[in-house]
Amino acid sequence: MNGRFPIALHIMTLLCSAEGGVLSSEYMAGSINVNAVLVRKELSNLIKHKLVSSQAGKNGGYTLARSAAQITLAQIYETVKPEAVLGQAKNQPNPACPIGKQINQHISDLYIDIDRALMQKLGDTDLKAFVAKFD
Amino acid sequence: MNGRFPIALHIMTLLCSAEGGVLSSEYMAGSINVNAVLVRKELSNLIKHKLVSSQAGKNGGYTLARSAAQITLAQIYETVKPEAVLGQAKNQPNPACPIGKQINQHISDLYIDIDRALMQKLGDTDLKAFVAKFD
DNA sequence: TTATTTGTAATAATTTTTATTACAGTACAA
DNA sequence: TTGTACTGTAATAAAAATTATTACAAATAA
Repeated sequence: MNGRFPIALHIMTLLCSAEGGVLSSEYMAGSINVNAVLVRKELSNLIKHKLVSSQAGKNGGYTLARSAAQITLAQIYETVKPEAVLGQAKNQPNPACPIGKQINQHISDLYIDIDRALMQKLGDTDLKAFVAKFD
Repeated sequence: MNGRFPIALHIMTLLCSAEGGVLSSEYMAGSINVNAVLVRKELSNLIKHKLVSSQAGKNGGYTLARSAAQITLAQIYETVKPEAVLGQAKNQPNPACPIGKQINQHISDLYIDIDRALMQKLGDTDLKAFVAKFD
């Protein structure tokens, strides 16, 4: 399991708490304590999903693309969401086995269901509310 | 992300569909198409959680430890559940940063919440109902 | 007593994740 | 117009996690 969601959430939290001021990827990498290129990659992805804006050049950096009240944790999770919520084996189940032949379809159906519940839960909290919990 | 949950679910599905008959780890490995030692390890874990019983020796193998109607998908997930539902970065956020200092606690709180919702959802389906979907 | 099976350890191979280096492009400001 | 401080991204290396393989002791049925 990778750390993309916590990192994306950490980034978004920093940007929210900066209250409109720009932050550099180096600064954020320092807070997260992770390589700055990884932060820039994640930022790049967040920009693609229109949650973050950037400005190149001197005094450039990153800001939220819209107000924190309009960004839910579900939207943040969406940017890093894996194919399979509860994990994916890299095996190809035996198609000659009556169970093996069908299991992937049923797991996939289950995952759609789980994902819906998860997104609903994450949709309950917006970034502003999440950050309001910090002292 | 690893494939433990799908593998555990595949195992449980096979045992359920065997209707009380014993299955060997080799047979299950053939259906899942994964190494038999990995299957035995997962079975070992399922036994520890009292969902599966085993019998060593010739004609030995594995069976469900109780009726499939009394086993929920939540109980199966419980046996393989990772520390952090939505992933864990291996970094140690900067304690000198006001956000970094607190983020892990807030992520942890969020995860407890998410986990509760997830377990509730998975608790809705028992193994019998899951397997009933197979043709 | 032989064959088959679980249980587990040790190790190797593979894959995924993260870090590092490098550099082109942008923009500000002196 | 030149230097400086950024973003954006590619290429590669290092580290960590996952899965496969080999080996073998212990159990038990026939």
